[in-house]
Amino acid sequence: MPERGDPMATDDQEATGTEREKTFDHLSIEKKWQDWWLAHGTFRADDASPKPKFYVLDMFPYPSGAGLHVGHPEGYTATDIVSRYKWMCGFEVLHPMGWDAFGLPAEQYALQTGIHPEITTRRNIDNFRRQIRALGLGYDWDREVATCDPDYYRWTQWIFVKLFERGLAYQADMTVNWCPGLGTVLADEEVTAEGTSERGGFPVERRPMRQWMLRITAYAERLLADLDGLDWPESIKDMQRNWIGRSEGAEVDFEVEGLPGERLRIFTTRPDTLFGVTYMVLSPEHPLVDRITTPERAADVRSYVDAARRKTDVERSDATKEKTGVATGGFAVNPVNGQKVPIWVADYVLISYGTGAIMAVPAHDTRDFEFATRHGIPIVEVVSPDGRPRGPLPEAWVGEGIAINSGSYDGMRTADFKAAITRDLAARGIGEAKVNWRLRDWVFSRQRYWGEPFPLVHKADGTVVAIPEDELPLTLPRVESYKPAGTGESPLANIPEWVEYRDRATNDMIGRRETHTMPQWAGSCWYYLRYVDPRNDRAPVDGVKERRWMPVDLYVGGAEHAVLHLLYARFWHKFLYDIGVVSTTEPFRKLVNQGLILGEDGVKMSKSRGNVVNPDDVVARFGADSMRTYEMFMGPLEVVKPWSTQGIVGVRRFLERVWRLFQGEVTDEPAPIALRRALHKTIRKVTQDIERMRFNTGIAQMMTLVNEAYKEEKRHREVLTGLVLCLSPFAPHLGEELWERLGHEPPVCRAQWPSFDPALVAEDEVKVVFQVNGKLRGDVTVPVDTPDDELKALALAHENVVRHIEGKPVRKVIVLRNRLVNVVV
RNA sequence: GCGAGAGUGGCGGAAUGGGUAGACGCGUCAGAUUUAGAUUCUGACGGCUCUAAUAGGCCACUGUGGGUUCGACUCCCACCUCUCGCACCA
Repeated sequence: MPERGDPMATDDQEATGTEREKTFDHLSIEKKWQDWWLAHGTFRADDASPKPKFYVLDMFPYPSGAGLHVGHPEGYTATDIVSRYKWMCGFEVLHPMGWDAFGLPAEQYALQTGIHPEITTRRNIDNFRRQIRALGLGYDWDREVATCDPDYYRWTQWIFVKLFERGLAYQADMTVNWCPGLGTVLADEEVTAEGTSERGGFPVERRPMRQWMLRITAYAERLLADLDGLDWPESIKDMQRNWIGRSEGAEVDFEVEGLPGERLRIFTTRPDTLFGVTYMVLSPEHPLVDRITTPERAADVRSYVDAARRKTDVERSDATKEKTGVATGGFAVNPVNGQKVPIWVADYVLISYGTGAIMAVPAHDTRDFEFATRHGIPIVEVVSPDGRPRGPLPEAWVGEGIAINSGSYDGMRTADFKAAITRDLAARGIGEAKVNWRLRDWVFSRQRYWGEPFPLVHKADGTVVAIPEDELPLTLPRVESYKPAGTGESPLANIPEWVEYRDRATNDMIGRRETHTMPQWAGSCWYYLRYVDPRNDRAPVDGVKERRWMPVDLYVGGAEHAVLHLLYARFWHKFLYDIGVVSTTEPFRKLVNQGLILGEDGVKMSKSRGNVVNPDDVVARFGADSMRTYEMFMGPLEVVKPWSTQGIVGVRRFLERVWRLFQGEVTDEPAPIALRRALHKTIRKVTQDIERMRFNTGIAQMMTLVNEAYKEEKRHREVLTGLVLCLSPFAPHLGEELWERLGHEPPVCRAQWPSFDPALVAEDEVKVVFQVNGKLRGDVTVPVDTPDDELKALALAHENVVRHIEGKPVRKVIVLRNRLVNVVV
């Protein structure tokens, strides 16, 4: 790629003389205005400003070693356009940027090179900041935060302590993927389908290990209910609803034969199918498995349970595989009809949902049907769409209908039956209505180095206490080696002087510090609050400032965070609301997801495919303004779309045309009416399109205006002024430069947004089209609001219309004022 | 399997409280300018047809097949394809 200037011309097209510049030198213009904005603090948000606030937020990036890719500037440009527009409309805009700086890649790199993650992270942040500035993005850099900064994570730890104090953080033994070969715990994505580690190919086993958990389930109801009031894409809200997974049903107790007093409790959403139960299933981890199993079945059951334990989550949750299971030899008694049904153990039942045991109704559940068919278990039909039995079923009927084979309940509709039997079971003390959630508590610890340390101490007596608030932040110690300890603990466990927690006065040993660290999600759960008050050393955020800026008015980022980050952040926000730190129940009022930018070949950009476009190269060759405007012109923001180098050439060409329009003499004469109309339509369109975030059509309208302007001999000041104001949020460097050259005081991004004259936008003449039987047969240009009967007369007199209706009787004439006349024959 | 969304020229995409389909840009071709190339400017780019030419006319067309309507890219039904998310949650 060429290193400088003019991306179109090949050589010798030197710009000479300020009046005759045929092209603009983006490198010098960009540097000039980026320095200017920085020197003037243009994008600093004033907490005390009397103007109404507008808070625009980007999902902050993980500063990877690879630097920015072209996907980042897409969302950032969109928010930058909105920010500049809102400033121009008179808002005080908060538009900050920061770094999601803890995380695995830096630690992995440290493992390979021995360079401390802090050093590489700082280096990467500097590079990201440079790249973001080079795009002319207007951020308030005074509010920059990094989650790995002790002044920041002090408050992440503080929030954790509050969660801990209120019983929302607890320890539990969770089954995890443990890889002895690597000496570490692995995430599900790091384990292959064969049950080996992706790196190294070592065997991975399932092992229960102590983990810190956050009780997000305590907020399930509110997290679900409050989605309704959010201006978010419906698809994202649906994904969160599915993830939370509220499910209404009943828990029912079954007696176990031979174990008097013991009850097997199950959860079902279909208590109306109780008469169709033909077997029961326990999950392999269910505590009753051993006691229910008969001696002659013990060997089979034990080997099945052992095999299930060895499987990874990925293997066990593969719904397409055949359903396995073994009979325990034990029986349960159906409480509605006293029937004995066999109890099986099968790994298609999960210990982590409901009670870890189910009643199986093969006639009306696809999974039970599949299992029963495979193991020769009877199938009893108890629901029918029309109340008549249908004989042997080819597959499970999971719909609702009318009860059959259900004793005195026969003939009831599903919904009524559910209510009735739940009530009857409750009256007998063997059941109750129950709501279950798919959402699980959040595994909040990682056995890693590069994350926030837990501010907790395990005392000798087994209790766990938080360290005093004045000892925060609890900083990460420097380590020699980043290798995991090999015991499933983090590298921190290898540093005795850090782990041993002693009384500050007496030096007596009090206990041992927690050596796990927090997951990467922790820091991103509340960063949007810290921007509001980034240097506060007494609280995570000051209450007055919080009420000044929150909630976030517009949040833009990738859809890959649809569930995890956005759900975790909502959870923490609600908790902070409960303890009085924030004043709103939801953090993000409006959410927009930008679509992925694919490579020029139409597939996802990746190093291995060699289709990655580097923003540095694009900015150097075409300029930041071209890059920004092109990314917005590619198509709707939310849509996935391929990069096109030809496309950016076209946008650069447009900006050159704008540039040349400003060369030479500018007249103060009023523009011809047609051009003035075009200008006002453009102002209207661009204003609406920024509000709707449909930037592509706004840019198209500006292109149309420029094409119109070129048809005139003269350059009219009013047109140039309006154009540069509209264009400036998209191409801010060019905007500032042209604004200054028009003789205005910079910066253009604080000028007033132009308004349009409704009288000029309204047409005084319209083209009305004539149809015969819906087919276009002619048109006429008439003054607006020409009366219907006049239009009808014109249509019926039109030569071509007459030709098409001749000989046929006119049945009906439909007249739509200012639009069309349709003659039906 | 379940849930959500999308199918429009050679390409990216416009237009949906039903009313001129293809704005704007890319690309291709031709012409003007230029020593030449690049840049810039003008025009053409579904098929057929009329005319000396201009203007004009006819037909087809928004994934497929039906339906509603004077009129459907837009609404309804069925199907096909693609993308994304979840994936044994009882």
